[in-house]
Amino acid sequence: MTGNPRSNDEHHTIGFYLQQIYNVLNGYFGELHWWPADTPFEVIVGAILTQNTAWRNVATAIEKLKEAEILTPEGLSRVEIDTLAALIRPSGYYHVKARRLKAFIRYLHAEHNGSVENLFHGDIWQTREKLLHINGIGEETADSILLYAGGQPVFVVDAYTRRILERHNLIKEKAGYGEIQSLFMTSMPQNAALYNQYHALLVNTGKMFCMKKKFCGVCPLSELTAYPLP
DNA sequence: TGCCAGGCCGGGT
DNA sequence: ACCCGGCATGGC
Repeated sequence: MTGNPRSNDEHHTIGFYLQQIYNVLNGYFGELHWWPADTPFEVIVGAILTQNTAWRNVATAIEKLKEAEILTPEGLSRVEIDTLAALIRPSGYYHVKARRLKAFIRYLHAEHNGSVENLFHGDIWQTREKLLHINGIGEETADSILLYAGGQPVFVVDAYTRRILERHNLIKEKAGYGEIQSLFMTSMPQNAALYNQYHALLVNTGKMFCMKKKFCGVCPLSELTAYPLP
């Protein structure tokens, strides 16, 4: 069910449920301090490397880049693409991801003088559009960059977000990215710290309790499953 | 041992 | 405007 999970005597908005989910998860997990990275640039690299990939593998790949001392815009600019691919091999899809990293680096140097900070100077949504034009950066990656590297109030929607909302009957199966993002951004304060924590909470919940085949009974959200059905 | 992980692209309908 | 195959490693 989309928009309004109503019943005759309850008139909660979707925002009410999103807020309630946040409260429960925040109480359960506490402050998560995302994104796990030392610098904004590292966030961006991680965002590209983690596409459809377990974070553990990404962490290994990032370690390799650090050991090679090329985890900087200059370093990734300098390195041969085949060398780069070999280094990030543990993160999977390493040929495409090496290309994607290079594409971002080219953009960064061409448009922002190689400075990550310059990336976030202009209008957020204009920056988002530009990021989306880079090959290998889609909506989730762009938003992760804006939120976690740039501290911009943009909500990140990922597979876990979709799955959790779907299982709680808050969205329909085919809801689009922007549709889901709007639910959060129109019904909750547009606050970067809040979006940061909320997305982190959803990912943690997904990893632990909401796998594809596992509907876990001990999920902290279980107490909320009695949503009014359409 | 298959199935899955913090997607995205390009080609086809 | 969707739909799908391809891309790949490592953990359970």
